[in-house]
Amino acid sequence: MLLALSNVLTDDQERELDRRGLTPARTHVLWLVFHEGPRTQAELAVALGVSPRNVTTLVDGLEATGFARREPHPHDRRAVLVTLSARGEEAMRAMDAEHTELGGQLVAGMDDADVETTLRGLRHVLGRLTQLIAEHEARADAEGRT
Amino acid sequence: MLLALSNVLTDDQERELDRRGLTPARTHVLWLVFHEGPRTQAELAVALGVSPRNVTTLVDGLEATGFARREPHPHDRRAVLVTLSARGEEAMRAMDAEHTELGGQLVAGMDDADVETTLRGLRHVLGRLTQLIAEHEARADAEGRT
DNA sequence: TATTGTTATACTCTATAACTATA
DNA sequence: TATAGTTATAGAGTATAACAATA
Repeated sequence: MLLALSNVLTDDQERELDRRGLTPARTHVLWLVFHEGPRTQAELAVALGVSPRNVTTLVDGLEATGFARREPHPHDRRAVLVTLSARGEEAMRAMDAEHTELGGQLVAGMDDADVETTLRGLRHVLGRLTQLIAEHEARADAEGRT
Repeated sequence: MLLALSNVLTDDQERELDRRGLTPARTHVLWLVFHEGPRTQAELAVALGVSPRNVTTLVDGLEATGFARREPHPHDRRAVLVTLSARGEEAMRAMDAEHTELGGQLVAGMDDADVETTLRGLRHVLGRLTQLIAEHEARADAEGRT
């Protein structure tokens, strides 16, 4: 239907992440664990929408660069819990702070009423988009079953 | 600064593109040629923000699946012009029509004044974002030169 | 000397399939 | 039998470096 909206990072920002060993996909893992707490790899696979095999590689990378650790699951000896290291926590706190600052800068110069209306409009459009995608997938599902 | 906003395509839509041999990156090439006319690979590399080497592979794929052709450049025997085939034209016209339809569906149910304010807010935010990125890159450039 | 596009090579992100250890 | 994670393999997208043909 559409072109991919590739990426919100500037080249400089990508280079900066690379320099620290933090690729976009690994950053996404870190982000999830930071905001939702330690998770098993199977849970991360579902949350990221990727295969469990893929999570293995991503967590390997995060361990090698010291951003995360694998810890034994307390009740299930098959599973591991992906946990942030001090370095990983620090990186995610910095990223959170940048997001907050960016949000403020983006609406600088708009009056409160306009910010409010814009957000309301955006929520409406996102709601419609979600609905349209759900309808599309239901249709595709029904056709697949026929 | 942020997580990549990976992708606007649903899984179904990606599968549909794959089925026809149209991957996201190849679609982006097609899209550019459709909207801006035949281009050399060097020009496409700049427009896409990728390396010339990468464009070689993408155009190879588009030729193999019959969406585009390489044609000799009229004034420069080193260069080729990437041109859409009839199949490529058709695919891009269909995509354009879907975009137009989607745009209408997204604002369905909003009154005209709200659509207008939302768009104005979005333009403001995009302008600020562009400005902030430019400032960031100018700073990074200045530091790199020091 | 600079530019266009290619061959050679490598890394990230993704997938499926087969396997091991555990539940 | 089902689940968690791994090894094996493959394909798309990206990069740099070296090279040929042409400007």
